[in-house]
Amino acid sequence: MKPNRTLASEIGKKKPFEHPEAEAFLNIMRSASVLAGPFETLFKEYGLTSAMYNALRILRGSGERGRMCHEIRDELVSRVPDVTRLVDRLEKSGYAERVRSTQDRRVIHVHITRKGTDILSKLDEPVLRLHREQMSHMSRKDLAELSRLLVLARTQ
Amino acid sequence: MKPNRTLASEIGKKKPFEHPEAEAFLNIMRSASVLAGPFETLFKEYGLTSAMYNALRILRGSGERGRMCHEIRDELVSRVPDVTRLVDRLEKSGYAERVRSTQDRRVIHVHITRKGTDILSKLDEPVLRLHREQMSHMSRKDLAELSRLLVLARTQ
DNA sequence: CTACACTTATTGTGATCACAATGATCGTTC
DNA sequence: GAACGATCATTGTGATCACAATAAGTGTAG
Repeated sequence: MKPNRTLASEIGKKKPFEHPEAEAFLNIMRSASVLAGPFETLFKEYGLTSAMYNALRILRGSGERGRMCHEIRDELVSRVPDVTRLVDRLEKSGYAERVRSTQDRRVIHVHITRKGTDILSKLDEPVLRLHREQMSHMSRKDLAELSRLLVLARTQ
Repeated sequence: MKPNRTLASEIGKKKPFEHPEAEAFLNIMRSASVLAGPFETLFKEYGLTSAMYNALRILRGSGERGRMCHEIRDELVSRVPDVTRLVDRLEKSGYAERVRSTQDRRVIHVHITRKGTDILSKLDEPVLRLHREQMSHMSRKDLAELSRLLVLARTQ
């Protein structure tokens, strides 16, 4: 995966794309893969996966009460079908805790621990730096337009 | 993961994004996840994963001579570190074959079989239909602009 | 021709994913 | 209040991923 000028040259495609829908789709996948890589490397240095990091971000934004498992599933940026074991890993690492609800004994409230907020704090600066590095060549206007089109693309 | 109006409301974010770079990044990840799902479901009906499908597309575009393993790795839209076992699965399913090169006995030429081109042919129409369904509400101009910005975003 | 660096692919391994099946609890209906 | 369907979470399992270690072959320098 060498970064190149166009998707066509990048992945060695001979002919130009016939279908703009397919081209946009593949560009989304390609950019996601290319841009996610450095973050995975960064998280790994801290013993985290992207999914764990994202879950912790959700938990940090949920205060004392925490979040139910299915809320975490719904709010995760990338689909994760197995939230139970994602929370298992967070708990095992000491970054989160489960608390059985007293109102409804089916639900589990997951909340972040001190250790969890600590590691997130350590990551805040390098994460923001990496975001800015990756997008440093894009204007504010381009970034806003890109976000607008991406929201449009996934919204029926 | 309910499709919603904005990323903020979708993932339950309270405050607006502070950093347009981070917002664009998360929108890319979110759209990739949302849009890839239906394709994975489609491929699964045919016993394929997305990676297998993409590899087959590469092989179909490579003619008789096929592709070396590391070429497949470089050309795959999403990063796959373990091409060997991806090819294993294709070979086991009868969609591809390995041929040891006679010039350089280190390299393996992987080429698609008749069975492989057959299953790709069967998928061509539903894949194109799904692409069009997903993007039917986007104008040609928006699609072109989206692709342009995505290429820009991942290119340093 | 031998040693060495380099390239290419494979293998071993533990972690993670994906999905179906199960268990536990709640709310509602009769 | 017993039965049923719905909702949450967990568990079981095989497939896949990710990464490091290894094997096999090539090219080159001495």
